[in-house]
Amino acid sequence: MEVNCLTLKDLINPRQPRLDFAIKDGENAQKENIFVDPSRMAPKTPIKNEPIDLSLQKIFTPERNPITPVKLADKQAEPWTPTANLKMLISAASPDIRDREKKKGLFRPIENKDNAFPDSLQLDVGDSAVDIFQKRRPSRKQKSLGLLCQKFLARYPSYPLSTEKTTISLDEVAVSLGVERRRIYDIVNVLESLHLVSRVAKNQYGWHGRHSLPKTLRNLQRLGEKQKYEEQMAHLQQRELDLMDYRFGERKKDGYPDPPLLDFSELDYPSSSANSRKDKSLRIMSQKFVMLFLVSKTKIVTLDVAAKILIEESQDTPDHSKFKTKVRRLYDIANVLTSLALIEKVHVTEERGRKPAFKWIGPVDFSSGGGFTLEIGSLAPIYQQKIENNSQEKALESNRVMPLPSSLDPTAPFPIHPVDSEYCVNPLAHQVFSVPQADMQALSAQSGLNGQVGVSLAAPDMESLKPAPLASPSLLYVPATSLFMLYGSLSEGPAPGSEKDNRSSKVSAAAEQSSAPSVQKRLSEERKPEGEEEPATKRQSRDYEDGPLSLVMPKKPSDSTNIASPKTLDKRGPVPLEDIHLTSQLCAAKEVSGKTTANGFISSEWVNPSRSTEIEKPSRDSGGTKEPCLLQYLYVQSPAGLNGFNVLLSGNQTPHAVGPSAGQLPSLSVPCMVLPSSALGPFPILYSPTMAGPVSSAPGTLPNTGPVNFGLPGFGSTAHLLISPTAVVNPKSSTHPSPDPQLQGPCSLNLSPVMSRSHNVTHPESPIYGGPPVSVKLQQSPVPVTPKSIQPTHCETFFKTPGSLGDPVLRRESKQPRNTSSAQRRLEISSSGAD
DNA sequence: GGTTCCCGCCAATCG
DNA sequence: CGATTGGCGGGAACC
Repeated sequence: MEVNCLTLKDLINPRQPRLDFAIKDGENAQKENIFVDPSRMAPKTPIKNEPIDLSLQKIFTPERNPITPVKLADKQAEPWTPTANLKMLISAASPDIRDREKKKGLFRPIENKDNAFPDSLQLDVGDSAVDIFQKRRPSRKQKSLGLLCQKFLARYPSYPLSTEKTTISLDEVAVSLGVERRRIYDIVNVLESLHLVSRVAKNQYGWHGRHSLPKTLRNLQRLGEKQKYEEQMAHLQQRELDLMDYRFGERKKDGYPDPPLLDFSELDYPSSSANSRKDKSLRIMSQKFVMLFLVSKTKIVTLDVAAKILIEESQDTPDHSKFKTKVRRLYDIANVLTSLALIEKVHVTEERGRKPAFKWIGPVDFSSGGGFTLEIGSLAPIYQQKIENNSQEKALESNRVMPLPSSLDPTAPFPIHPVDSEYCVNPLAHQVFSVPQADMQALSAQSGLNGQVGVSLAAPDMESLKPAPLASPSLLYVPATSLFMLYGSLSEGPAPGSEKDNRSSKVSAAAEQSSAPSVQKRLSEERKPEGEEEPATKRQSRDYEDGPLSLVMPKKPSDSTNIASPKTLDKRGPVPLEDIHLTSQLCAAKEVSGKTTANGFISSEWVNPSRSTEIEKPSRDSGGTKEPCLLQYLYVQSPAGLNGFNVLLSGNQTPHAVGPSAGQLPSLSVPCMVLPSSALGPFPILYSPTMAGPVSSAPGTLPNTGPVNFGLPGFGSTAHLLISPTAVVNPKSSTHPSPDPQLQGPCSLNLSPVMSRSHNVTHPESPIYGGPPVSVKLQQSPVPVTPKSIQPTHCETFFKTPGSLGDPVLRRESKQPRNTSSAQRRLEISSSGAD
């Protein structure tokens, strides 16, 4: 029967079902839910009964997680039959039944890292209620807020068309998701803080999606800067204050400036002053929490630090209970943010031991206005398979074990922390989430334009683009298949002499961020800054963009991960560590590139050794030579939807040479070319930044500097692309174009910076939930430290997620212990060549 | 034994 | 004044 069929099928192909949902899911959802009788809901917590609605959910929900057969589980659990509704009602009526239902797996973990297999499988097995009961009692995890949030998010499109106005009925959702309304408030409050939803009326929220997320984040970042959260965090971390010990007054003693009070007006505060209740609201806390990430150089915020800051601001008395409560709330918020793929759980190891923390994995460059990255990169939130994560994690673990290169240590000011590279994040798998067809179509339509894609590259900042003398030339050879994004990071922004003080610049900060460690270049969901208004088509395209992208940044031999980077607090030396790392990584990337053909990779041609080294060795640090910068390229494969489209951007190269402005520009400011894949065809394209290149004009976008070329109509898809900033070719670097034709298929790309040992990988949209926490070791000290030691290992690995399309041919990495999820595969690349 | 965080009481607010 | 929101923290699952 249907049920059975679904089960099997689903297991096998979990994803299929989803195509359409995106488009209308919102509506459907509502409709679907309609049957639920609101009246039934008792005022208080009536809802508890939950109908089992997953079934409903499945309808609309597309699963984002390709890999895990999640949905299936639901289905299995609930065979949907025509009588489903009835069933629900019944269950609602009878708690017992309800429970039983739950146990069955109503709540299956969408992505637990734990198992590859969902409970569902098991479900079938045990028939008796008892068995079921025992076997699958709904574990606590299955009822987690994060999971619930994923379900919630799955109901609505990340980037709804402007035309569709989706309203969310709390009651319906609660019923649909089988939870009490109270829980929905938790989710909605956080989403509201990011403006993904807004309350329209009693019991009604409007769904906005992620369209304005970049803008929101930018604002929060700005506020965070005003608040000097960064300083506060640094301070707190440094001192490792124990909560108990912590006295508010102390920080001043330390010279820590008072944080200016927030300008509440910018936040959602209803009224500026202390609204007792409002001030403590989850919404405000959520915004502040996000701000902390946005201003953090490391992009990692420990819960205790966040809690302390929040307590201080709220002016609560710093007692321990408050702290505990705050932390509890932060977990709630974090779970939602995790589901949104904005943060992920990690652990930081400090002297005191391991501390829970979260790392920002959301977009970081929105500040620059870099539109294009944003757009291109917008990724949908993805849910990941935990499995992979686990494996990765394990891998990490193993890595840890390994001795770190001594070299690293030097960097760290504090020997205390052995630096390891730990920061690995889940490798993500990113999921591909299905793109609504509509979106796809739209996308294709765009591409069809011949290239004129509306990618907006330009950021306002573009001026900076000035074609600086790019430093070293590099040449890249890229296979044609997918989308490429190349951008140069700024090699560092700091122009000579520029010092970044904390404040010195937001800009710099921004720049740094962008370049930041994580590589973050996740092209994430950002969209253009301003133009939210775009026609639907564009939006769709964006959604499209959500597709996974992958970025790989190999680390350079030595440094690595930096993620944890040291908080070098702002002031530090001229060279931002992160940038450096990045570059170095990039370098490595190229090596990789050859192998990686499949997904994307970044490569920078040359790296300055010196710089990289610097990182590792502080001593050198300033020495930075001016070596030119490295170019950094990001190669992104096009997500499935993008199929035909390739984007090539070249990083900017300007390193120091460039004026300050350059620094400001984050990666975006680079000349770029966007080509439809078709364009790439058989012909190799050679692009050199310096040269005007085949520029065609990108409409509107870039200033002259960045040539953007959309579409070259004629080319066959197969061609390879050769890019060189300056025109030099580097044999080594040149990645072999191993263009696997097959590769094309893969839709999902992840950006994953990989650190060598540590395997740092970040995925943009991460998996949301479930990924195992990564551990990072942070140094508290402000000193720039380089945490990770990355070995100069030559192998780089990155994960790929098989997109919905096929998965490319990748090599699996042998190293990893188990990584394996079929879903993801990791490639290992040996960097040997590069070196 | 620490971490994570579900659950739901109950108060502040809203309509 | 009942319903809606949502702060709060006990305590249990989880690791």
